[in-house]
Amino acid sequence: MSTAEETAGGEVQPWAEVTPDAARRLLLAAVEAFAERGYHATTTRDIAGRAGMSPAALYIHYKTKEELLHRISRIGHEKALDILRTAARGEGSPTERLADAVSSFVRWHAGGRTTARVVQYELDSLGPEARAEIVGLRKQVNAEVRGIIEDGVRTGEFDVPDVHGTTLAVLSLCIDVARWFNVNGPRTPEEIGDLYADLVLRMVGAKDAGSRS
Amino acid sequence: MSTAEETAGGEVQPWAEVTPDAARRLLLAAVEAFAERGYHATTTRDIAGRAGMSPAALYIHYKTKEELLHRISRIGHEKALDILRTAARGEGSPTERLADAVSSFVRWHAGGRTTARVVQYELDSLGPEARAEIVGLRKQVNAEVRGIIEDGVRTGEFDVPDVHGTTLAVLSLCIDVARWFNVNGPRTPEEIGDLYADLVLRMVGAKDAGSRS
DNA sequence: GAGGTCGCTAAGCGCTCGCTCACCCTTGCC
DNA sequence: GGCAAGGGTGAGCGAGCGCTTAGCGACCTC
Repeated sequence: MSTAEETAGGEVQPWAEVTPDAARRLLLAAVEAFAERGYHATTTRDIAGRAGMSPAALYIHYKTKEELLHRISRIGHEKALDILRTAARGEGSPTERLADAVSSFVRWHAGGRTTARVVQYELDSLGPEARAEIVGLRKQVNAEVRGIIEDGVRTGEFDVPDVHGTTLAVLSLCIDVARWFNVNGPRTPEEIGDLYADLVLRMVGAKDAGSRS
Repeated sequence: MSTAEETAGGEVQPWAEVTPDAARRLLLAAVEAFAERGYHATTTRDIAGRAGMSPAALYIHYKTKEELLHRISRIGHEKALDILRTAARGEGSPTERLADAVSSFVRWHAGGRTTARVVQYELDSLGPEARAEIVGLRKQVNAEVRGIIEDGVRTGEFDVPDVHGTTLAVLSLCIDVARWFNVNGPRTPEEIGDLYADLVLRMVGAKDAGSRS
């Protein structure tokens, strides 16, 4: 279940759960295409071509093009939520848990940029019922981060006048990494994760911000 | 030139420079449609319909659908750059200028969310030469923010180990407001602007962060 | 080796897309 | 009034879209 494979590049591949091999190849091709061009600019012929199949093969494994996006979005959000939960429910202080959560969340958005892009920016391309499901997952993501911040405020480690707004800002900062991160750029996902963990600790007024490098 | 009109809602309307009246109406309709559905999911029939014209009228004023996006993107980026420049070249301390820059930049992204969404998220829908032009404008935006941060580091007001990375994070934080801001939500653009200015001052280690409410 | 099933393909249907073209109505100038 | 110019329309072209269907070959079962 939680045994996700990792490549040398560090990109997590949680697609092992997509079971017929052809269905997984199609889904991977769709992730690439959606991330490059966007959902609406991607054709079913393009997806099938990338997977080395004819256009009709897509409809054996998926009912519509939108079902592909829905599957990608749900699996991606579940993975993101899993990452945050692991960090949020760890054993350290709120400061340590927030730094963990931010750095791992950012690593996922940077390292798995293609997946994260689709997951975070194609929500509006889903139909109403599929979008409602994904919005529910996002609320859980939000609640995990807010929980850590509230813990830190309770213990006195953090100084946060606006918990709700700060939660929003922290998540927004992490998510937007998927928009600008460049694999061929000067920074690794790990470096961005460390930098962002430090910046977020500063945002919440953590007392040892900056001393964790 | 710089006499942009403002509505009661606070949304800046810098489209006065688009001269034939019909051309401006079409451009405004396109901004709305692109922001709602995305560039690729918007049809020329939809744009013309919103402007109260027949589909063919669009091609009297614009050569292609892409030219519409290009015009919107250029005007929007120039406005954003103008806002940042005004704040960056003000008279106060780096702390005051950074707070000004962030709060006004965020107000623009929140208040003019429809425009900002198109400007910030449809870059990849442009062709190569148009995209190159816009990327140049973005570099200037980046340079303005980096300039303020470098000033603060020089005067000792800021404590920033990684100026380049922090600049990226600050801009990213502001830009992503256009993705999640909801006009019917609980916060006004002004409130978000103030909150974000405080958060950014904390990120750069400004000495009076939080004392500016 | 006959028959059923499954994964896949070639061909193409119905539709909508971006865009064009022949033509019209209003306006201003002589 | 004649008439050129320019903003606008209705109809429609060629192309490409998402998706369907008839059929084919490889494989399992008996």
